[in-house]
Amino acid sequence: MNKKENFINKLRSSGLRPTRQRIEICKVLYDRKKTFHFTIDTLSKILRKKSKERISLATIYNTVYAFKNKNYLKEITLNTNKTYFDTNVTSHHHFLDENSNRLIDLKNSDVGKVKIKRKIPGKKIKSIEILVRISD
Amino acid sequence: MNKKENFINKLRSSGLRPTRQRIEICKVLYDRKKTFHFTIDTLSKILRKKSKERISLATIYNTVYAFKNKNYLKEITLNTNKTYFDTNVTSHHHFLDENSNRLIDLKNSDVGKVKIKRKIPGKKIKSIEILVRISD
DNA sequence: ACACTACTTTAGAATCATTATAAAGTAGTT
DNA sequence: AACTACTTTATAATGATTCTAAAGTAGTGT
Repeated sequence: MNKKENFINKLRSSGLRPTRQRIEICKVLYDRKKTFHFTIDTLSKILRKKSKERISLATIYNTVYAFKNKNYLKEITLNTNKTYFDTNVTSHHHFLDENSNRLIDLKNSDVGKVKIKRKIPGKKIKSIEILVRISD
Repeated sequence: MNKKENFINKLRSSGLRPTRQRIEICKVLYDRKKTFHFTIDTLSKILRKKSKERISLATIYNTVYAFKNKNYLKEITLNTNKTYFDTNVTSHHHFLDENSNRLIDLKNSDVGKVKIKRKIPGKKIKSIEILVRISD
């Protein structure tokens, strides 16, 4: 399979061994058209359904954080008790639907330029993240 | 004391009984000039130092969430494992210093107008929060 | 193919923030 | 002083995440 090869190359090229578990996780995360927002818990449930592999929770944690370190995933900031991740690692903003607690990506073209007028001496801006809360 | 009276009135006016514990917590939170960003843990430590009252963790949690519901505190969104609160309840934005993990308030005048060009049918914008990550 | 080593996976225990419980204490009212 | 609803509290329970250490596996060299 072409896709599987791609995942294997992707993993190898960043120094991660392409194990069965990691490939299964790649399939869930990257074999889709739209950005995927998830928690460890949701990912775990999807894996249990879609994959024959029985992947332990610890491995899912390990893999997700390994992918995050390799910049294949981005951690998202919300005030919930769980940590969210995003397969869209580009700098972008979000809607948060407070009714469903779902995230929706905003393209950069969806947001006008943000001007930060204040400077902190000796500090550089690393990123600017906007969270737009919406509800019915 | 004038300040203590103020706290008592503030509490009573929102239907919260002015207990010793709540008044001590008010002193820590509101008897200061600048905005205060904190976690339950930091608040707990400050109380242990500054107050003779021995206030239980449960009460600190109860009180902080009671204050949040009365809009005396605001919950802040960061990706850390702990929940942060802010005594500045007005709509405003933050710098997050990634070296020290400290928050710095941005006045609205520090940030240019943010334009959200995309609309989600049937949904209204509740708030727009910007987090500007900075580091050395 | 075989052996070797470093990297991985795993089940289960440990940790840590937060929430729930239910008994004892207290504010405000009569 | 008595009463009732609201509070506080110690403690247990929960739930996400991290740790541990033993068993498994990929990649390399022979």
